[in-house]
Amino acid sequence: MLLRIEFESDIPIYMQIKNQIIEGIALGMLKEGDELPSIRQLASDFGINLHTVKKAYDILKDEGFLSVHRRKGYVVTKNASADDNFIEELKKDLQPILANAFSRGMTEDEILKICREILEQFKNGM
Amino acid sequence: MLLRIEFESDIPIYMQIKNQIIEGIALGMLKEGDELPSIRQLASDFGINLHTVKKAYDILKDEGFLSVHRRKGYVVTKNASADDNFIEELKKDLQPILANAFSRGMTEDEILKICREILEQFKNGM
Amino acid sequence: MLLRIEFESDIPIYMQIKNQIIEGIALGMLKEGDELPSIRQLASDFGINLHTVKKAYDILKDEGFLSVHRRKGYVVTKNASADDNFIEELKKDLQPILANAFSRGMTEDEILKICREILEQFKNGM
Amino acid sequence: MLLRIEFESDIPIYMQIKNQIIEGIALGMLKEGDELPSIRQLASDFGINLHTVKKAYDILKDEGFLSVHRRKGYVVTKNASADDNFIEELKKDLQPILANAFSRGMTEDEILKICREILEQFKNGM
DNA sequence: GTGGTCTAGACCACA
DNA sequence: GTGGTCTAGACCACT
Repeated sequence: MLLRIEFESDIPIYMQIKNQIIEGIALGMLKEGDELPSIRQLASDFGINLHTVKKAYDILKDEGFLSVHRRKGYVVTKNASADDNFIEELKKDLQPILANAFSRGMTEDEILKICREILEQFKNGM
Repeated sequence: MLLRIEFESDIPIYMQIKNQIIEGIALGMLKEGDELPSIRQLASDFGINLHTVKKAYDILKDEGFLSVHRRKGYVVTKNASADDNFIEELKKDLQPILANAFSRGMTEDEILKICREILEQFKNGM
Repeated sequence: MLLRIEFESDIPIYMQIKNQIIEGIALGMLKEGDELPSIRQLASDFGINLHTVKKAYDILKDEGFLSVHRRKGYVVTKNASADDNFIEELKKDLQPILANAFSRGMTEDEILKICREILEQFKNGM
Repeated sequence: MLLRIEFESDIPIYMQIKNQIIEGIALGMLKEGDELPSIRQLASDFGINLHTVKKAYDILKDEGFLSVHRRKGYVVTKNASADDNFIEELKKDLQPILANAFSRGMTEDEILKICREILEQFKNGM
């Protein structure tokens, strides 16, 4: 599981970490029980602040993707579920993105094809 | 075309305006040539600052959704196209969102169904 | 001599008129002594304000490209010369434009080729 | 890298900053990776408002000359390319300027000489 | 009336 | 410390 941080992205670093860990889980590269690098480890690897890593980990813990073991540190747990709340958020997140694509002339099929391609990656990783 | 601003949202106001105008275009509520409310008009309608509105309008202008007519003010112009750059951005935007949904146990079909529902709205508006 | 006004350009209309008349002279489409359409005529043709046209004409008069005849209205006169002042202005105008092209990786030859193409038009028109 | 702002100029301050930074890149005084003074720093140095500086920086970011590093602030990144769009803009920008010079009696050679002189500066800076 | 620019301040998120 | 957002106001250019 390799993280790639883009310091010149407009996405905050903690969010990049969070996103990539979730993607790692989706891709099957991170499985239930896997231990994550320690906060210190990851922070020093990338030359970033401890707080930044901790923030990412804590959010993932709150969402149910990670839990803290006294010894192992942060480990993957798949407690996150797609409840109604999440579905609602999902729609809100997708709406402007899909609207943008559609307004630029992409057809429903073209857009769905891209979604499918992304999801295919995840299915193959399982 | 009605805008709704959520002041408690963590999405910046200018971004909410931007997104809703793009959605308006996607939904067919805003058509090429339509004049938007003037910066000051919209700002005063919502009790927000004119710079906030201008920022939203200017981004849309840069992206090709709006242009500034010297008499009419900002008008809808669909110059935005889905070039390779945009497709790349689109994938980057969708990736973490879809990964999140998938990691929470949603199936490909469930996720695509939601995408399809959103896109259906847009197709009906045309 | 055909004028084309772009209401959605960020160049003021009076400036567009001014520029196109100068280009008309450069291209040989407007020759010394030619009468321009009256202010009223041109304004009504394009549905623009009298002041806008007058402003363009007056600037051209100040710069020596036009003069006013009691009967004929504005006529082309080539009194404008390239004095040191103008050369200085010319350099100041060109500097940022050429810097931009160069910074984007265009070579000297590529840039000069474009300049030459534009100037060629003018020479052919004489 | 020294900036000079002319407060009496009719060129907007943000545009002067933008142009001079591009010229700095063209002249080789600003190289890829160089950090620019912070928005607030530059603003206070010149006694201007931070929004004015930010506007200049943001335009340069949009055009690909700068990017925002989450620690270093704005840094030079030469992502700006001379695509067809830019070439088109370039011609539109040059056309009226060269027409003006030509209409004032300057010859093709005289005009090209000035262009060449400007470009020579840039080549030497590399 | 429209948008364009600029100022002087504020508060926040991020690292 | 950095940039990001937002406010409240001003003056100007253009039409």
